[in-house]
Amino acid sequence: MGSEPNLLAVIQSQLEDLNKSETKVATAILNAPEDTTRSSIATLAASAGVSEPSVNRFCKRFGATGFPDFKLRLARSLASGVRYVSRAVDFSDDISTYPRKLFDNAINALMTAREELPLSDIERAVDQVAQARRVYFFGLGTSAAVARDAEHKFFRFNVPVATHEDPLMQRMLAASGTVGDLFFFISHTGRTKVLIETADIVRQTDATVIALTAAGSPLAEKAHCCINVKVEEDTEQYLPMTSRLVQLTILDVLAAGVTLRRGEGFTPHLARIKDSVKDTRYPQG
Amino acid sequence: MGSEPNLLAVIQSQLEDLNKSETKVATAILNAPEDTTRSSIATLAASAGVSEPSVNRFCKRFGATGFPDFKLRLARSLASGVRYVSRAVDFSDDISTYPRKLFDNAINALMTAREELPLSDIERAVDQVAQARRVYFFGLGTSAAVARDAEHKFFRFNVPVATHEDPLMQRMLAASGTVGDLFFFISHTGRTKVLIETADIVRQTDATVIALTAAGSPLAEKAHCCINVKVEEDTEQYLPMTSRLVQLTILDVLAAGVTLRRGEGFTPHLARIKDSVKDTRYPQG
DNA sequence: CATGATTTGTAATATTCCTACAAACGGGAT
DNA sequence: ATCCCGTTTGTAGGAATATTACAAATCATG
Repeated sequence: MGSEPNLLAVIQSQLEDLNKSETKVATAILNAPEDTTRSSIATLAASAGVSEPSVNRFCKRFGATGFPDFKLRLARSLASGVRYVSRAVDFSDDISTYPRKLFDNAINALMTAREELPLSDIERAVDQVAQARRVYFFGLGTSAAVARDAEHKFFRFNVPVATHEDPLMQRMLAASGTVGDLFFFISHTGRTKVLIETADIVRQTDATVIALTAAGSPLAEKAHCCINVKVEEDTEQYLPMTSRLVQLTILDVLAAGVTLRRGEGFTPHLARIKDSVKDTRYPQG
Repeated sequence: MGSEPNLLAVIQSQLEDLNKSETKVATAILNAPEDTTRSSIATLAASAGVSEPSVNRFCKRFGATGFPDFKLRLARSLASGVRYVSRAVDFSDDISTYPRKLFDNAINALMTAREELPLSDIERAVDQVAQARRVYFFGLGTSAAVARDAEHKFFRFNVPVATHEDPLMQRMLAASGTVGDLFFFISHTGRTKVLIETADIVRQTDATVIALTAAGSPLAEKAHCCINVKVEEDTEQYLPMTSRLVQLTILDVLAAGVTLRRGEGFTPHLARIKDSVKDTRYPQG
């Protein structure tokens, strides 16, 4: 279920390469995309000042089987939340534009990830976590916060969980790994040297390595099981934002998976943990 | 831009009140919503085992002007992220369903938040952070990880930033606040007693309190400026997942806002920070 | 079991869309 | 300039699709 790129964006980008009547159709659509989804081919042809077959040819040029199919795709693109192409925030943005852009990006990333979830890898990871005797979450920089979040989630499963931001601690613990120990590496790039070295150290033991990172990265190579996060993000220029959201959500998925694996009899245990913090809060008014 | 209710959800909810052939049509659609958007009225009628006018009547019953319009609405609903009605993961779920559900929830939360962004509060918060002499991010539990993430983001702006998970440290620092100090509280519920007490302590000083929390909560009351996160989430039963994603994204927005406030001349500074970690990574292959 | 209201299907009509073909256009060679 | 050929565009007829009007069937109710 490959998530198609935004149709409006595609039209926009190919605007140069279109011939006269196709350009007319394109601008008519870009000017009133919502209306287009509601109008007939005749209406659109009229408002663009071309003939019906021209509109039809235009639709086929963009991968649709015909006009109705095109309208459908257009409706999907419009509904999928993210409006036009421009995604990066720049200095011409103001309060009315940049918050939306950032949310658009976040939503986009999650939607893309949703369409390409590596289910079998996830399932294997759930197995591993559910069976582990001990779990370490290792990340550095931004990913350290993600690791911390994972710790908060997974300690509930009656498995000793630990997070360490200190690379030296990470290395020493890595070296101490044995059968049943699970080392869970989190990294956006999958290229952080010290983390990869640590993964290497684990591999010399009988412990297991799981990586939540970019596909094909050096870190991914080291893992027994790698959950690929493929997020197109210009990390060189900006901070990794959306990939972190995807990572967190995948960790949610893993936690849910383990809960399901534990079975219904496990819920009282989870409830007890919840209850334990109840008194720290003012009751809901 | 009023987001219409999800069409599939509406159909699902009215399933009881439908007559025989309408029920047939409804189930046919619910079983294969994607296919429905691609099929003709004749195809759908056949697969539902009813006549074409029955399908047409069904469409009109749900507010569409006819079958094509109905398909369009359906396509929009499908694209707009959330699939079915039931959102909570339960023990009947398996690998093919629960990951998607969780992603749906996450996307949904971000889309909802996007539509109700408290822009003026965000702007005020950006002002405060940009001008602060010192910024503390305080959160507990899951929100501690969010606070940690915020720290990673905001230290780049040449403002001393600190996070503390220890409530005692938080209290002592709160008491030491003076003009120019900014205490940024992050909490899902806004009802955590110790955090609220700490906010109280800050209010007795000349420092500023910003809260990223639920609207109308006790913590929100204490803040000079509160950014409301309104996420419908059953925190009693499940862990807060989606609210955390919204919080993180809002922090991204704030960081972007401060960057814009700093102006273009500030980018070299940000670039230097980026460059500093370059050597810790293997180059992109 | 008769009656009226509701539901459903049939068939004709109306709308929308697509295809084949022909006309117009535009660039390059003579 | 003008002829030719490839491309683009439009016209008109036909195919597919959807809608409407009406009649048959079903169902509940007295």
